Amino acid sequence: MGVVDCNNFYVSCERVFRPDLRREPVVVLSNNDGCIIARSNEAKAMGITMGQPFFQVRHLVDQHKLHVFSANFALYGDMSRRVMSVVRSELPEMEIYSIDETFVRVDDDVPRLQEVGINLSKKVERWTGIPVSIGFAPSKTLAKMASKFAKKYVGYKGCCVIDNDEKREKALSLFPIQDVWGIGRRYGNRLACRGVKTAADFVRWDEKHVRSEFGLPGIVTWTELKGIPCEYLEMDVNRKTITNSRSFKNAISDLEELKPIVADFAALCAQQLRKQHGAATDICVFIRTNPHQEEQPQYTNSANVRLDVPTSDLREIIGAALRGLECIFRPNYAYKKAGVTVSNIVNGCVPGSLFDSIDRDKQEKLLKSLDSIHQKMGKDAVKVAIQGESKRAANRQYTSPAYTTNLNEIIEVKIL
DNA sequence: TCTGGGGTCCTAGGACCC
DNA sequence: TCTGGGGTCCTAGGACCC
Repeated sequence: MGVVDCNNFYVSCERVFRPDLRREPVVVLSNNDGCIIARSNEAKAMGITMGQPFFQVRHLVDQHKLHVFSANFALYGDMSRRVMSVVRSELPEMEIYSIDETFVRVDDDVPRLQEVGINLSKKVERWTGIPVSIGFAPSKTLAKMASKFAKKYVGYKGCCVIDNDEKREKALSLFPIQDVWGIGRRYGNRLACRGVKTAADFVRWDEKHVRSEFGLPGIVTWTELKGIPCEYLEMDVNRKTITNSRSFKNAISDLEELKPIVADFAALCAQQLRKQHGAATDICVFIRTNPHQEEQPQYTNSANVRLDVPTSDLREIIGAALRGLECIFRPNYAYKKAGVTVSNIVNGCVPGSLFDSIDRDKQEKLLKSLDSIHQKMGKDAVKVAIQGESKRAANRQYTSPAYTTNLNEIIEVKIL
């Protein structure tokens, strides 16, 4: 088992087109430039933490030449596809885990595994400009651990292999328990209270003890750390829920203003559903005020609308979301965030209903033509009327160009 | 002034059934 | 006084991940 993990991914994507920033402190911000979602090593060294509100570090921009980018997900998604395709060219058995990370299956008996990893790491960087760390080990949890060693120590040249008990035990004893994949802040604190400092300390517990304290998730992590892979960690490419939500730059109190926004979220959910050939029965809409403004009146609520027949029709999903919105909307609150989740997704063949009043064949033809229009002309080419002009400008003060996905913003090279 | 977004799974408890 | 037993399904909340 192996894992290929992009280093400081969003920052690395920005640096590909800004090589002048290679040794500079750089951060990438979330939606509305709210908080920090990626940091270069130099920014980490300055004490900037993951998820930290940007306003707390804004002074560093002038004082310490901190470079800032608004999130540019079109760029990161495209760079991710490039990285994954280079990995696939060498190790085709992949399980993509996130935008910046993929597991790879390799045979245990491949000779010179570290060389394989080092060469792959070089190839990815040469072809895409993105530095990666690679780990090989008997289980996913140990492979993740190995990749962190590869990231931390340059001597590994981008790939660390844990392939025998001696190496495994040494790695466990050097690895802080709270950094183990599967151990979050809560579990980490609870373990710390019980004197567990390293992964090695945890592995010494007996199974019953682990089970009673941390349940099945604890057993899985504990077993994987011993070098025994758990099938439990397999994942499905098809999403079981799809969410689209956003915080607003300025709060909204007017129902009529919320409607087109919620309709847009619902339409996006429908598009993503159709991409994975799925259909959902449950459409959940939520709205909430700003929980950070404690002096303001607070309200948060959600409504789940269940349809009789699973659908991927944006008209039905928008309709359901708007009905839900009408139910939970209360006047005189300043709403800061809203979203739509579709769930109870079935993929492939959709079961019908005896009392269905909709001609599903005809509907499917219409939706197929909509799909192809969206594919050719972009996702805003055709809309349901209620979506209207819901484009609310987000706060994105530090956006980089869409270097790789928009011809008008392609990088220009001057040859002197 | 300014605090992201999108996922997964497990568990306990309630509703309901025979 | 004594108040079944066993099973399934669903949901909300809590943990984790990136």
